[in-house]
Amino acid sequence: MSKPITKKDELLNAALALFMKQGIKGTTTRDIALRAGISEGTIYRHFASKEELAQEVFRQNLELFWRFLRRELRNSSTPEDMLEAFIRGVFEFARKHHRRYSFVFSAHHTELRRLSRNKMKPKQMLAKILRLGQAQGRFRPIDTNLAAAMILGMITQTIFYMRNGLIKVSYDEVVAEVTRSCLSVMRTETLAGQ
Amino acid sequence: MSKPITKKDELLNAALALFMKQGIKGTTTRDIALRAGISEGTIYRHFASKEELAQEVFRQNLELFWRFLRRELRNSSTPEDMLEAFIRGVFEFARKHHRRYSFVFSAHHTELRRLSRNKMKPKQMLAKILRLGQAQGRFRPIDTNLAAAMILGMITQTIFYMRNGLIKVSYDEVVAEVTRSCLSVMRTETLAGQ
Amino acid sequence: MSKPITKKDELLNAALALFMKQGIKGTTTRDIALRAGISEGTIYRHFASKEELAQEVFRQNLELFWRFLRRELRNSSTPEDMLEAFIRGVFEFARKHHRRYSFVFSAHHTELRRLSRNKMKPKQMLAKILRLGQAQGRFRPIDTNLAAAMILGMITQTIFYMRNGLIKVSYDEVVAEVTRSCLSVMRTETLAGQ
Amino acid sequence: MSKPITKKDELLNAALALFMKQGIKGTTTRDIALRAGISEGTIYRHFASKEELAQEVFRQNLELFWRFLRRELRNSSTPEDMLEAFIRGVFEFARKHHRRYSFVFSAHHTELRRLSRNKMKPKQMLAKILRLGQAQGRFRPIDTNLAAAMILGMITQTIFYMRNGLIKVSYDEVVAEVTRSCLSVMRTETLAGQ
DNA sequence: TATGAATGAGATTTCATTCAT
DNA sequence: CATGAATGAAATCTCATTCAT
Repeated sequence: MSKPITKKDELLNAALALFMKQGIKGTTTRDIALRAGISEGTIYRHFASKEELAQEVFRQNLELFWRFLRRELRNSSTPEDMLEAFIRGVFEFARKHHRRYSFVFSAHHTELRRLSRNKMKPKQMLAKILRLGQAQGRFRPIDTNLAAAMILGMITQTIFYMRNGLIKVSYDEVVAEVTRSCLSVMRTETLAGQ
Repeated sequence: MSKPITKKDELLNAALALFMKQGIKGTTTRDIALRAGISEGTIYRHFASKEELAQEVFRQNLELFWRFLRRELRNSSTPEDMLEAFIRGVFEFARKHHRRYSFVFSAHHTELRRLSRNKMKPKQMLAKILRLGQAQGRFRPIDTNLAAAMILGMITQTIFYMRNGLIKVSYDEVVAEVTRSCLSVMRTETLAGQ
Repeated sequence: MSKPITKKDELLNAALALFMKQGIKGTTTRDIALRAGISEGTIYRHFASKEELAQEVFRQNLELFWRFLRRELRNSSTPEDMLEAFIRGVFEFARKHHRRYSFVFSAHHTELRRLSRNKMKPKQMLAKILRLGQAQGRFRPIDTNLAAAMILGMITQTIFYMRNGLIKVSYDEVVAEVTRSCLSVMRTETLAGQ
Repeated sequence: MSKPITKKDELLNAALALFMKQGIKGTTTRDIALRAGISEGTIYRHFASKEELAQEVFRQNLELFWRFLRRELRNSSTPEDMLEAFIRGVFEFARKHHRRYSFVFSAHHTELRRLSRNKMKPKQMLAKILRLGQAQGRFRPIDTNLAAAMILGMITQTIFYMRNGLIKVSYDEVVAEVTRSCLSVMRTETLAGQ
């Protein structure tokens, strides 16, 4: 029932925090051991190398993000609802688990040698939502990968600016605004006046 | 008339290419010297440290990008034209000078100790365009930093996907589509039917 | 009747096999534990250190070799018979207990800090045989240590070449040939024709 | 004309001496650097790894030994002369360049991952001499690899015993004795009385 | 300016040994 | 007796920087 916080968990947490702040290359095993309250040698009882530790940190947090998003989408039925939930989900995850979010989305993992193929599950989830909306005639027939790119770009860049204090507007307003913008991008252009 | 490629230029080019591929920390002075066809010691004739070399690479390319964008915007007058030109400009720069673009926009420069304050000239240019449009009543009154974030996100993420072969649509269509989407985000919502 | 293979035996066997292949320094306690199917900690239940384990492996196998040789020599009476039996004995031991033979004769034990003084029992046995033969006037009066060196060299080098597939002749012929050569080295040169 | 004793030579000499005394695994890069009077890092400017350094030490000394032997054999014409010269050559090399000899013949190189194929040039030289003698009917028709094994064994083991003070006889006598023994092993058995 | 060998501080990794369970 | 996670000292290796030429 309880989580026996093992050394391995300490290790992963410490690594996540440091990789985030300093990048993978910029973080030494000594830093990690120190923060995790373990000895350097212990790292190598759990991972074959610093590289593998980083891979695991990335994999684990991507997985978490993925599960978070799925939960968020559970109660949505229409494509519009789903898109809204998706956007809200990403913002929420970034707010509640900022370190995990950042490591997954930030560029630090470009330092990893090779990422698993399925690395962008969330991106695929988004593409699926868009295709569904198109099939139902609710979204305009734009290339789904292109649309996914734009939507993801809007979300992540906005979060990045927010974190850096560059956006004065409140969190809720930002989410609402991004949602509205994404919908406007996908909306079928049926309106007479246009 | 010609560009007499000096040692220093070789050096900067080699550094740019390698920083891009491997990050700054991930690139050794040995790598750089090898690729530039000079000796390691020579690096220190031109720069006080690897860090300074990286700073210069960044500064130089940002400057280039900045000039490129300004030229692109020269003939635009209305805010819409300017926004269009801005978007086209970024795409063009990314196409013609991919390495430079990537280094400026990629996250590698997060490895740099301290970035110059004026680092985000293009972002400010974008915000200025948006404010102008708002002043003229052509863009809706959204927080300009938020809007700038969304627009930049759309552009950069799309370019990233394109470079990675994830978007099947032609270059021109992509630019057109992103432009349309950005405009739809900024458009004043006056339409009767809504 | 049976050999109840205890953990300690597993340990000694695993150690022997690995020390042979990789040397003592080249074998880690982890390797040993893995191969013995026990945990690393268990090694220290039985031996105070890896060094002591190696000492014991060496001691045990030298003892075995020594007993094997003595049994082989039991029924010999003349010095020639004894020399023949000695040679045959070494070859047989090498054939039946290759790992043990190799560890005893190979150089790996040079890695051991201090070898027991009686380490070269077999060599002394050989010298004794030679002295006996000389006392009886059957072997020529050559320095016995020198002769022992030559004879041992012939035997061990031949075994080494055989193990490495460098000798095409059958096992029996090799033994016969080495025996003949050793005898020719020790033979008194009385023959008329010379 | 002069030998500018470079750091690399210092390095190889120091490594040879230490590998000999302590084995390869038993010698640390720190030891080597200290003895060579250079810094540890410098080792890696010349060799990719300690392993490669050891390979080079081995290769170099084998080469030296090989050249030494060839010079020794230059003036021999009959197979008997050549065999004598070969034996004398090995003893001489061991006397003049003991460290080099030992490293080439001792077992330390069993610690090397993989030896070059041509590792045993001297052995092949010996086999060639034996075949020549057989072709001329001066040596008896024994398998040449077997004979080579026996002869090499006699030589190396004798040298080993000598170095360890186990043989009381003078150097010249030892060489003479080993030579005589080798010849007696190869001699055609024509004598009536046998 | 240019070179490239050398440096040394520090990073990663290894491994025999210990110890709480 | 047995375990195996943890340790920490030491080993290997890296690399930005210096310096004599």
